[in-house]
Order: sequence, then C-alpha cells, then structure tokens
Amino acid sequence: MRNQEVAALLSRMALLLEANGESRFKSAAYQKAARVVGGLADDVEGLARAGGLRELPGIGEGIAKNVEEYLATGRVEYLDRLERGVPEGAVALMAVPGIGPKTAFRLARDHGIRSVEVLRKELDSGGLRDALGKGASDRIRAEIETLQAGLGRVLLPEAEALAQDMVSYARSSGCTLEVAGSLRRGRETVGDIDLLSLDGRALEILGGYGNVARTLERGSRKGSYVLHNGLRVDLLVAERGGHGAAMMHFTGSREHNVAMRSLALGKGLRLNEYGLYEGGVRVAGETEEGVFSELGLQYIPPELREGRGEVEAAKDGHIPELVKGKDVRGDLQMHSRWSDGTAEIEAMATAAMEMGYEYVAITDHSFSARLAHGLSEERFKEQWKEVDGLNDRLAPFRVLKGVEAEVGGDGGLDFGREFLDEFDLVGVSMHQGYGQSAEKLTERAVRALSHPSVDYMCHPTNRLIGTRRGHMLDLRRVIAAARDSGVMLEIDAQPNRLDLDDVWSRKAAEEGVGMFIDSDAHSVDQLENVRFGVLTARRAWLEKKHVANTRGLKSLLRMLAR
DNA sequence: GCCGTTTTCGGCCCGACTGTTTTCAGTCG
Repeated sequence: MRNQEVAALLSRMALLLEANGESRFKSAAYQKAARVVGGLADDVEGLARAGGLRELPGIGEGIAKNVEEYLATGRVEYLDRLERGVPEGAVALMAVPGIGPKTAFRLARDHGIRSVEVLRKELDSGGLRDALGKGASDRIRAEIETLQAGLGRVLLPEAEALAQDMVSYARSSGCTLEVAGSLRRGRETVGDIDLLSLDGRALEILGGYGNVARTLERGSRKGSYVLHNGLRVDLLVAERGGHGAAMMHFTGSREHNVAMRSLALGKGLRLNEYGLYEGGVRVAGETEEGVFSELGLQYIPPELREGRGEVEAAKDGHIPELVKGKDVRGDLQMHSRWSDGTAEIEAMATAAMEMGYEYVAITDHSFSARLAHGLSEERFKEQWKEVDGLNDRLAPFRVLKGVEAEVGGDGGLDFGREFLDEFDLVGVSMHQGYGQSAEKLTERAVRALSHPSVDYMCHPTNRLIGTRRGHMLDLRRVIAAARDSGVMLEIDAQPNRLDLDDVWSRKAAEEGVGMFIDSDAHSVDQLENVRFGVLTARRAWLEKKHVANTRGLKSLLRMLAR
C-alpha cells in the first residue's frame, strides 16, 4: 500500500502551495486530500486503477490527476514547478512551530538559512534579531529546542497519566480541569494535551505546576505550556453558558469541527467555541448534547469525531450504540508463567473473576516461539491438568485451554490438526518474517486462517506503535480470508499494539468478520489494558454484536464449536 | 482545488495570541 506515501506527497504540495503564496484555500484542499488518503482503508493505487479517486471526498479532478501522475511515473510535474518557486530550505524551516510560510520564505531567501540546524546556530549566536525581533527570536529558539528534544507523540496511557496529574494538581488549588482533545477521543497516540476549565485562574495555576517547563503564551482565554518531557499542553477557559460548545471545539478533531460548522452554516447558524448562534443570539452551547440536538443531530461520542462520516450518520440517525467496557465478558488472550508471562494461571484467573469476567483463555505460546519459551505438546498436556483442577474449583468461572500458535515460514502451524482440536481455542500469530515481501506474508496469513482448527488471529500486523511498523500484509485479503473461513480477528489491547487498529477493525466488521478484544496480558495488572482495546473498538464504530467476547460463556462455546 | 437543500460561481470554520502592531499580519489549533 502506498497510501502514506501519497498522503505525504499531498502534504508536501500543500506546504509548497502555501510557501508560494497560492490561495490558502487551495493549500487547505491539498491538506484535506492528504488526510483523506492517509486515513483510507482501501489501497489508493487500486482505487486509482479503477478510476475511483474522484469519488473520494475532497478529491476532484485536479488532485486526482496529480496522484495518478505520481503513481504512474513517480513524479509530479506541478510539484517540481512548486519546488522551483521556493527558496531552498524554506520548507524544512516550516517544521518549527511559529514559522509559517512567510517567515520561512524570508529567512531562506534573504538570510540564506537552509535548515533548522543552521537557524538554531544563528539564533544561538544572537543573529537574526533585527530580522525576527527579540520576542520571536526567543520563542523560535525555544520551539527548536523542544523539536530537537524529539518527543513525538506519546502513547495514550502515558498522556492519560500526565493529564490526570495536572487535573489533580489544579484540583488541590480549587480549580477543575477537564480533558479534551485527542486524549478524550481515545486516539492511540497523543501529540499534545488539551485541557478545559470554567475557571480563569486555571491559566495561572497551570503555569506554576511543577512539571511545566515553560509557558509559551498566556492570554485571558487560552494558554500554552510545555512539560519537562517536551509535550505541549493547551488550556482553554470557557464560560459556563458556553461549556459544551468549548468542550466540543477543543475535543475536535479539526475535520469534525469543520464538518459541524459547515452543517451549521447550511442551516443559517454559526458554530464557534462559545456556542451555536442564530443571528446574534446563542441558541445552544451549555452542553454538547444541546448543540447536537439544536443542529438536528444525534449525540456523537468523542471517539467517532474524526471526520469519517459521523456527522452524516448523526443526521440520518445512524450513530451506532458503541461497545462498552462492561459489555466484555471474558478475555481470550493472555500468558502465564508456563511461557513468557509472570503470573500463575490461578492468579490471572482470579483477577479476571474480580473484574467481573465469566471466562478467560490462557494462550501460552507454541514451541517455535523460542524466545517466549513456547510449549511442546507434552508441556501443554501438563498445563491442562492444572487448568482442569482450577476449573473444578472456580466453576462456574471457566479457564479455557488456548494457544497462541506460531505461524511458520510457509504458513503451517507447530502442531497437527488432531492435537490442535483438543484446545478450546486456537489463535495464530505471526512473530516472524519481517524481511518477507507483502505477497509472501499475506500468503502465510491466508493459509493459517484457512486451517480448520484456527479460531482467531492475534495482533494481525504485529506492529509496535512508534518502534516497529508491523507486517506489510495485504489486510484486505486477510479480512476476506477471515470472513470466508469464519475466523475472528483480534484487537490486541496492549497500548503499544492496538492491533488491528481502528480503521482496519471498522473495515473488518463491515465485511462481517467477528472481532475479539483481548488484553494479551503477561501479568495480572495488564488485564486492565482491555479498556484501550475497547476504545479502539469504539473508534472503529463497533457495537456489542461485532465483538465476540461480549458473549456469555455458553454462547461463546457454541460459536467456537461451529 | 473543491463543492452545492442558498450557489456550477463564489464561497471555503472561526477565533485567540503575539508582536513593537497604533489597526493588523502571521501563525496556530
């Protein structure tokens, strides 16, 4: 799939258009197209071949032609022309927050600054003061420091912990903060923390918080701060009557806000962060529910606010009843000390009982996962005796005999069919073969999924967010294979996996593939990670009926028997 | 460049913050 490559191309064109002084709307159109392609589940190349690019929202004749040219030749003539219109290095400078096209252009053309590194050196030695002014020089220098410290996006649990700490700190000063932004939408990674308060004192209070390294700016309604780890925090102060509108504005996403405001305009209304207005009169704004309702929309849960068709769905009454944490009745992937877990099976099972589950599956690795101390047939048979004993004592709670079976280089599994059928539940995983071609990997996956003993596929791409890209599988074929053989796909809820992700999980469910949400816990405390999987499922528009481990034990066993 | 329950032309989400700005441009979310 070349979707990300094409998205990057369109983003670059958007930047260059801006730098060339073209209409900002034209640049925004390219930016929107980049986001559309980047968030596409379908393969953009296949779509282009089928002549379907122009069907995509935000992609018309002009952009489609550029994309087609790029896919066919690897170049875009228009892009080359844009590059020639911009001084060398200007685009690189625009990576620094606070440097837009105008400033970048000026620095590159008039002062010969070609890179962020050179800019930093120049600023360090006191240069460019006359060109930028003192205030801007200082701020840009600070922004470069943050940029070069290199903290990108952080994982959801880390951002959650940082936000909670700020909320507690503010509360100890008698001030309430609420979490908004991508953190509230449950995105897998968070690039900054957005907070909302009804109390103007919050702006000053947060500036005095020990983990704040620097206040970037502070007005009467908004403030921006940088934490010691380099993460940015934005704070918005709302008034009571506009609380819901402010929450909505600050929760985003940007694409969602654009869709909401366009809809309001179409109804002769105006929506901003203070409320929904008809003429000069505020007709809603105190609550989010009120704003949605006044616009004739169903309530849209934060997880769906990504500009992926949710506003249209809300208009038609098609917002689904999303799966909830309490719907999950059991956890079907976890490990014990028998392989690479740290806890006894009993400890995992009793912790799961306390969480209100009816069942778990212990799914230790099969023998060719050597690093994870995978088990042989003999060892599994020993393990089952322990499981049988536990089931006698813990009934009606049930520990299912599972396995995370390694998929071999040719798509075969470690055990024969006869032995595999003795398990209650067989999952397959592809931990090996990073060097293989997409074609080969996909063949392996499809073969494993068509094995008659297999019930589900664990963390299908095997990605690790921020560190490992994951297998370049053709997920459309994997989903089709899962559908054809009645095999489930998993949302692995480890916060650095979340695999399948929201976009592909939605696709899988639309194709009629059943999903599991599992913790993949290797210790007792990791069982709680399931909630991150539930968030991903909600972002994938999944309902209870799409998630097979929301079934009770009997219903689950009936399903597995089929 | 895209798009249409106002429009195939004329709009495009909307407002806050900073600086050296005395009325607004640049940038951002």
